[in-house]
Amino acid sequence: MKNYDHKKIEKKIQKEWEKKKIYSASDKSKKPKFYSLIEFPYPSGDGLHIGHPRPYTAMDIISRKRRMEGFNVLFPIGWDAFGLPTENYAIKTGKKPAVVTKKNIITFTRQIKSLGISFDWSREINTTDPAYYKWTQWIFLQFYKKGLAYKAKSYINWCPKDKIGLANEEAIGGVCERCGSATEKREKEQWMLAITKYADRLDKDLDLVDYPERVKSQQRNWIGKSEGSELEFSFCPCAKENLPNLKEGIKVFTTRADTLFGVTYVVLAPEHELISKIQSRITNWDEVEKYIKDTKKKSEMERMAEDKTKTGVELKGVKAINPANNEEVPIWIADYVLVEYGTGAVMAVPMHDKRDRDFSEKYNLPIIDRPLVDAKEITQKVGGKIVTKFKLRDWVFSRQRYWGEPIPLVNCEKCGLVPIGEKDLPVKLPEVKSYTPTDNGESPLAGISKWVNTKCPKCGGPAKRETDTMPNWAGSSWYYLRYTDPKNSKEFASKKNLKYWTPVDWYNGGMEHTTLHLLYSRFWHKFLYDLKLVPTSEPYKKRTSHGMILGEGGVKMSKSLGNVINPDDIVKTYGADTLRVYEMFIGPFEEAAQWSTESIIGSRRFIEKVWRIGEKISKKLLSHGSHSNLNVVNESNIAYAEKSSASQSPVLKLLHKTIKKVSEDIEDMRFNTAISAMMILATEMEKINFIDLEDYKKFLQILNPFAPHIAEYIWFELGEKKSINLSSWPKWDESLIKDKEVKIAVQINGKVRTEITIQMDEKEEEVKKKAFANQIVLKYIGQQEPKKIIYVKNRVINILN
RNA sequence: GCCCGGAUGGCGGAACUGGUAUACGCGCACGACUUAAAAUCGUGUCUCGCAAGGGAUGUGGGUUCGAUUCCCACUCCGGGCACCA
Repeated sequence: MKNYDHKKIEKKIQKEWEKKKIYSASDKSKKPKFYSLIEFPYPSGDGLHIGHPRPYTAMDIISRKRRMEGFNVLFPIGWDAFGLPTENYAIKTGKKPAVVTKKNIITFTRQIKSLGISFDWSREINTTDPAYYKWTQWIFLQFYKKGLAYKAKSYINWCPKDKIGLANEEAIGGVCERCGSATEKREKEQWMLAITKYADRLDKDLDLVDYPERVKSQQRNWIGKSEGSELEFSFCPCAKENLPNLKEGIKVFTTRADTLFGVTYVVLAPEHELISKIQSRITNWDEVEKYIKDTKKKSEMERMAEDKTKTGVELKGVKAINPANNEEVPIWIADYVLVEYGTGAVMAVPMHDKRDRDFSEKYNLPIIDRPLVDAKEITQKVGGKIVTKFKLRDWVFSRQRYWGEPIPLVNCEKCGLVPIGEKDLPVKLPEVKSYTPTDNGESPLAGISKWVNTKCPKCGGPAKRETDTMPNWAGSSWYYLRYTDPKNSKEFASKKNLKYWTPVDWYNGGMEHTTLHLLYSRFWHKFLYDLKLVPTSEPYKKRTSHGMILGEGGVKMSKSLGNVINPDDIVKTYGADTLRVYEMFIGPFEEAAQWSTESIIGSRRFIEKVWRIGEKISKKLLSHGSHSNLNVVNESNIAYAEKSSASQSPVLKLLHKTIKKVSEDIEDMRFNTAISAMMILATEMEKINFIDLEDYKKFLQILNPFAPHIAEYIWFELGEKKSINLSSWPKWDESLIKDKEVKIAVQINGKVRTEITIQMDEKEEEVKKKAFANQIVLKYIGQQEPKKIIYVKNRVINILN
């Protein structure tokens, strides 16, 4: 073995893996299966971010360990390639998004491969590949057929300057991502997915899965389940005059029906549909109409900014009747009541609700303190009902964009909306000249009349295609299913493969996807489950989350700050193994970590230390054999090395402790402490003169998931013929780990004064005797009889006097 | 405002179900090897004190023989949601 040259070694080992295809998952195997998953990347033009290797390496460590533990492991990779940055790049440069994507994928592939992640590349998928998005479209049509995909007028973010509809994620904080001007809400017809139909199950079934508490609570918050009462406040006779058709009253939703006697007024959202029905009875209509108009005109930013002062207008000439006591209360409209939530109307109880109190104080409305009653009883008594409401809204599923999956339906003059037949899928994205959305906010696809004008699949008459595309969350909502059978052209995946591989056993991803991708894909999965197309009700058995990698000083890495680290440079200078070890050692996996180029050297030194020990051992093997070429160290040499270690190795105990610690720490994703333990072991191994070959090999085996190139390379150098990844994960011997003696602290009145050595599990009396024989103890206690002695087995003895 | 995290040396961070705080790594200092340098190895490195000893885990209380760990109040930092009735 020559000097450690990471470039040569890593290249060589990666070639070897590729040649032998050792990371290919088998669809039929007698081994138990293990499906580990990372969130597939968006292949951006910037190339791989230094943050990517963190979750990839983590799941790679788990996948490699599982293989060595005898599992048939599926650890796939693909590309979530539809998306805005590519489209914006196309708008700017005129380059075809498909071409740009292809180029980016080539870069990403090279970069990820250079890290030595054990992905099964034979199952690579790409959401922008028509063979893939055929099935995204197909699933969408299943939603449509079940009535869960529907068209509705919906408020979208509208940029008045760019004249374009924006997705929520493009209008964060009520500001247009492109030009920075304030956005408005505008009504537009959109495709919607009825995720709210699954709200209750998405909430409840969180009990069935192994997710971190913070993920569960964030999803629960987002779904926003709340139980309460729906009560009806009827209109007074004065409001109904000349309105014989006005039968219904004002329905309100409340979680505090017990406060019904404290109601002093009722508030409708300004957009509430009842308002127009009673328009003729409202005596101050001009004022009311102005308020409604002003509300609509207000930008999102303005509405968000004024969360302090509430505004509203009373509907004069009409009153509502409190069903509990038949008293008349005024009706107001105010924009602090949201039309989308609950019933769009609330009963105001200023005594018990801070918002109602603020409003009452501003407009001099009475605040009354009526007795509280039982919520259920009063609900029944007034003819209301107990209901459950959710904050979750249906998913706005269309985008007026080019680079997405076309929505596969047509508008027929005769038949209305007609889905494209299964055999005509996929509806492919046509080529366009310009990727800029049109002036009226339509997708660039609307400009290609050749493509838009088509025939109705039902009647053959003239029809127009839908020109909206799907959001980038569509392809990622089911990709983990495709991995089980990525080349299937008849189904999105075969039942057999789905049954064998799903659910995903362990899925790691970012916290930023908790209420988006993670929730969306759970929804899709449940829908497919209801259609009996997938065998489990939840897609992911276990979910974990990694922390971000920040720049030095704890700031986000960004081009503008100039603190972006390119993984290519690190791999080139230090090697993939060092980068992997460094990113795992940097801090607790689930927390954010600060990049420090200065500190990488520690991980590199550790890798070099491992190399030096390997060098020493191979020299020893050589000196007992006649071969000069290390690659042909033969069996007899190894046998000699083993024999000469007949007496117990001085690191045997530490080795077994380390095997245990690393085995357990990997399961808890405590990679930093696992590496720390291996560092201690390596330091000890280097110190001793003779290292047992088998001990060293075990060390290489537990190091392998972290630093697979060097582990594999030395493994072969030591005469092994099969990949270390195909070897069995070492077991630790509990009896070897147990210490015979242990040092315990001696405290006098709770303060540590000295320590004594005792036999492991020694009797309490003996320990006390030893303690009182100690000079320092005598000094403090003298001849006195201590008041109390507390002994914690094998840990501490505390003497009180 | 609400919800979820977090705060430990010069720095990143360890510490099992309450039991010797500061493992491991970076940095720094000194030493060995070397003609020299690099690399490597060794020693030291929370703080005050010559020492005995004292003080330190964001702040202030509490529980306990004993608290980084549990409880209460507060400050600051990060993330999510935000007039959700």
